[in-house]
Amino acid sequence: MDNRDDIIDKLKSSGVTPTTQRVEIAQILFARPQHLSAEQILEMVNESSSTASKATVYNTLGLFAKKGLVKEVIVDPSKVFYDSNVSKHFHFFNTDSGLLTDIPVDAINFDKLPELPEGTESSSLEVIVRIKNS
Amino acid sequence: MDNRDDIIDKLKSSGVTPTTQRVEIAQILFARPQHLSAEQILEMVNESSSTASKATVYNTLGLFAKKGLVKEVIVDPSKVFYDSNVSKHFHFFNTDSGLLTDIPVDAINFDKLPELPEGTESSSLEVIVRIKNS
DNA sequence: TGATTTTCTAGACTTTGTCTAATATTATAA
DNA sequence: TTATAATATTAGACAAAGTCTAGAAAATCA
Repeated sequence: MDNRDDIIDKLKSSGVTPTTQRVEIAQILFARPQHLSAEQILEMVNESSSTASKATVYNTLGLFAKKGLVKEVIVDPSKVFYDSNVSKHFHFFNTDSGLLTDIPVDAINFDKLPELPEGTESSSLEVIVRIKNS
Repeated sequence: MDNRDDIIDKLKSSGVTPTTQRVEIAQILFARPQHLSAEQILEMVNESSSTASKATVYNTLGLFAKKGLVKEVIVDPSKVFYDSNVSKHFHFFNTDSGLLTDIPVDAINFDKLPELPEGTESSSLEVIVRIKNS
């Protein structure tokens, strides 16, 4: 998934018009499974050939999240991470290093889950194992 | 846990000097199990008899968290919640209403958990079920 | 093409949270 | 007690993430 045309197709098939800025941001994100903050992406875009404004980066990440192209990961009170791996998995968050890493879906198994409150439906089930260096 | 002397004892036995501001903040938090943001607490303190500055509220909440008197809950990218229930439990987070509610510990059961990365130890295991109104 | 809609932009603004340096309070020890 | 040292509190400046606005640029389409 580092081919420009593949990325354009991916955006199109999610109903996202592949503008210069969006394709650039997508190329950064989808180069590999990773966790990046908006500010990191802004910086990376502006080191590349094309550039994008802060507003565009934030808008684009919000749009990608809404379209299911990336997942927002909220573990650090100071910033949200955008995860280019949208398949089901969980996270370790190292509070010493600030590093976020994946836990594969099959490393955790639930044999009991709660009933949802009346009138609600689930949108995601997150497990965060906070770790620190020992 | 709404008796002033009980709260003073609770602070003392956690190694926290019970100053006027800390006792006031503790009284607000420990009145019942609840999830409050720093700004909410700041507001509530300043409606009470004693007052506290923003810096003191933030410092105090940080201190309480470090001493295990409250738990920080990071689910909303815009603010951290302070949970006065420190016994083990999990959370529903309604993204429509912003409401955070408890999932009792026995409503979830794991029959498999991941190994921790080399050189780390676990500091907490969080489960967040994000829900929306259906 | 011209008209309409969508996207992008700089920069002002908001909000949560942190920092600083001075003051006030508390604790300690003679 | 009183002097001293250590802790806590404060107002307000500051920082950083993220939002908003209004105009410019691109894309879409009749």
